[in-house]
Amino acid sequence: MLQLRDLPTTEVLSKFAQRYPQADISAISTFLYLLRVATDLSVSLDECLSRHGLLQGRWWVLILLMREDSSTSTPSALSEKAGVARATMTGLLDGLERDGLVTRIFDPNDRRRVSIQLTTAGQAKLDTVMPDYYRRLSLCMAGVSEPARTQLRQILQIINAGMDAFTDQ
Amino acid sequence: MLQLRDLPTTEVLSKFAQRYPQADISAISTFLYLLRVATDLSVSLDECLSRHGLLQGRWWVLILLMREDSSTSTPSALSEKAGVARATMTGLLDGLERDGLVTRIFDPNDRRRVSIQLTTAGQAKLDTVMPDYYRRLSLCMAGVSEPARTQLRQILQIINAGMDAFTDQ
DNA sequence: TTGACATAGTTAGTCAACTAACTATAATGT
DNA sequence: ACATTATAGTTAGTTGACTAACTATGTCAA
Repeated sequence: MLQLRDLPTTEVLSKFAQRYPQADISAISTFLYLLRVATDLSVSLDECLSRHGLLQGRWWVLILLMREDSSTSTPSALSEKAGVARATMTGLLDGLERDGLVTRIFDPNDRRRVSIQLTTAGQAKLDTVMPDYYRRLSLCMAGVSEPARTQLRQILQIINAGMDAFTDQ
Repeated sequence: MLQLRDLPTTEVLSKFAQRYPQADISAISTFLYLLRVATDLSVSLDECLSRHGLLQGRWWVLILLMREDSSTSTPSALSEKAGVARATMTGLLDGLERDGLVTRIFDPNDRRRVSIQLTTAGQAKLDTVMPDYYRRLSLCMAGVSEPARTQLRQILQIINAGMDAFTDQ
């Protein structure tokens, strides 16, 4: 993942703004900083998960399964919820099944379908990963007060709503 | 890129918090929402850039070159500033050189070094991409007031400072 | 009731990132 | 002065995403 180590200074942005008058300097620096902190967070999270033999994709699948009352779902439902292509999910599940964290159960009623079930080992893996993850996440966010968290979510919602500006036309 | 389409509801988080008492629900939902908005932004940005035949990696290299007074840099400096491995930079530069957007110039003084120079075509490419990018970015951020932008940056700084919680020990 | 379409999952091939190892060159310390 | 170490860039091979195409199965309407 690209990591934007060298964000533009205000001077650099001013220089660019001379050539490109559309530039809104505070918008740009806020936007880039948001991208940067988030990718750094994502890399740190992966680093934390990899100590448990997981990465975000595989970890997320386990969590999605645990959310279900039956600890069971299907590859296509999982791929939609995780936001990856169905083919990608096949690969993630191959890995998780190889490690014994999930099992494929073939559906006798609809022979196209496969049930994916969290195994005891999979649940046990979550029971070691999640406390570690939650503890670290609390520490990371400890400096952000409750009102600041609410405000952050509100601002992110506004940005989220404006996002189609990048894809319109 | 994993896209977290299905963020946990408060109910799901409460259920998880019963099993894992370390869970700080507001911290988790704020953190996940931050990750989600940022990855969605990154995907949208790529979509915008790909209309111009670029993706974030290649685009970022062109910008880094334009920042230099000489429109020139070296592969290793670029790889550090872009936060990618040197080997990755070789690939990005191969693509950009193939498209005529940069040229490699071999340094006669230090024969290990190569200068990477933005070509006229590369500058022209930026001159079409950047106005489009800046215009869309302004629109995307238009709903966020100046004080809110400042506050967002401040909150992100706090999160950024707490990030080693994920990697400590 | 069967032909057309839809759905589920996998396979094959591509892409852009990575690490490790390599070549070539330069700098340094004994 | 020359052996060692450091630096610059590339190559080779791996990984985990992607799309497109395929197989198998199910659904539905004429």
